[in-house]
Amino acid sequence: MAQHRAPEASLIDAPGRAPRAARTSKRTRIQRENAGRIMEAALDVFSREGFRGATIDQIADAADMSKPNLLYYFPGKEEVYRALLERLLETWLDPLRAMDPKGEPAHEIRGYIRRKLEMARDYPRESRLFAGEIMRGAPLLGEVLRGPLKSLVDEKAAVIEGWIAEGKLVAHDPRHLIFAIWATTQHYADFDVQVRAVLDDEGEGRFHDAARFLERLFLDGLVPR
Amino acid sequence: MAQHRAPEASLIDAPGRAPRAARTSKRTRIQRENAGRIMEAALDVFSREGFRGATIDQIADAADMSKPNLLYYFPGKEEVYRALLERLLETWLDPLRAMDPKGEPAHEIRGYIRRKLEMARDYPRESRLFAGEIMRGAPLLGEVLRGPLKSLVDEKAAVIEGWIAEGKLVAHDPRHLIFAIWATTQHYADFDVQVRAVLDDEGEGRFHDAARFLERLFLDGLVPR
DNA sequence: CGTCGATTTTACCAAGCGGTCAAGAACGGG
DNA sequence: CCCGTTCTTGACCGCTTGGTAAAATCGACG
Repeated sequence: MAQHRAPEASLIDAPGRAPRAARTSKRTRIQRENAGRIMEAALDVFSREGFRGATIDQIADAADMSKPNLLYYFPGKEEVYRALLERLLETWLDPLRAMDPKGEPAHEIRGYIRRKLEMARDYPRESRLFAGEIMRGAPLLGEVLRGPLKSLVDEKAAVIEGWIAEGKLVAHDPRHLIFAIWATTQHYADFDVQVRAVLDDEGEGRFHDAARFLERLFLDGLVPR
Repeated sequence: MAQHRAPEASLIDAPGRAPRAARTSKRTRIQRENAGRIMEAALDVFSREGFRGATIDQIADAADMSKPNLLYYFPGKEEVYRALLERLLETWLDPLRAMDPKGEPAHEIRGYIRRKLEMARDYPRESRLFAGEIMRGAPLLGEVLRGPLKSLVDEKAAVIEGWIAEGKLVAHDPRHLIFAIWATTQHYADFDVQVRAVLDDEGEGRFHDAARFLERLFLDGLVPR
């Protein structure tokens, strides 16, 4: 049942695009620097405006660069966006991957929550970029969700079910547990404005409070009595 | 400390716009029908593409209407978006408002979770519209967040703290508890594509499972032992 | 220092965008 | 069935957008 995969295939297949001319894999210093500045600027703009809402001009401005110059490094708007998603995917699932089947369940879950929350604190733009892509219906990430993401969740769900079978955790649907951890942690990145408005928080204290709250919420609910 | 409120003022002040001509408050049947079709179509487009990404042409097409005709009923793109947010706000906070200080804590929290989850199931586009507005930095809803929303959360946080003081609930930061309920329930609307990809769920069964999971997660973590 | 590829910029284009206008079509109360 | 009002439309406008062409400039290496 492998359907049309044409649109998103390159998210897995394509190598990082080099400037038109330099197909020879050698990257100059300037190429690396400028590609980096573009990605940084694009992350800012795409994460705020979404794919359609962002413009090449905005990105070029933010990268302190002329539009044609930007297009010298990337063949088009979509390729910049695609490159961002591709880079994001390299690390996005690491916190879940790091959940160790041989570890102590409560410790592993606490660690997962903490790592996810640190990502929300340190990479809020990446979180919003991902959220925006999903909310659009995941036109580029669809296959990734149904493929690698689902596989990883299935694998970790089995681990959690093992812990439940051992009596180490209260019986819960492990997939919904994973959703709940995703939702609560990413909330602090994606809905940052709302969180800050409610807490009228100036510093980063909310992340510390959130960590304490979430660890207790999940663990007290998960550890058998 | 009431700062600049010009940009978002009309979200509170302005009455629903009538067609240019008909400033006289009487609405004809056609006006009601067409305004409704526009709102419906706009909700579809804005919730998928975000404010900047959506175009009047898309909305007009979806409403089966010419662009100038749409602009006969609304003075511009932003006013359509604004009208949607305004209508949404009328009911968006109802589930939290309905949390009864005199009720049984566990029952009230379970009820709140259930109502929020029902909203995610029945009004996913509204949820995504709201999420998109917040993720952009809430340019139109900023004052609402810092004003009415914060007030309501403060009020209900006090209620929860009362329950804690009575020993009916484990001591938790009530604001983070509210965030957690928002996040976990809205997740099923905003990240619907991802949820369906992971569960490969065809029907609506995931909402039933989510309700069971969330009620147990929160309550087992909240009720003292 | 000269040369050749790498880089940057200026000028440009076609399509898409939000919005206007004036004229025509449909409606509904008398 | 008449006529003022409401509704609808095609043509159009100025600006923005994604993207291109080609010339000008830079810079590293012999």
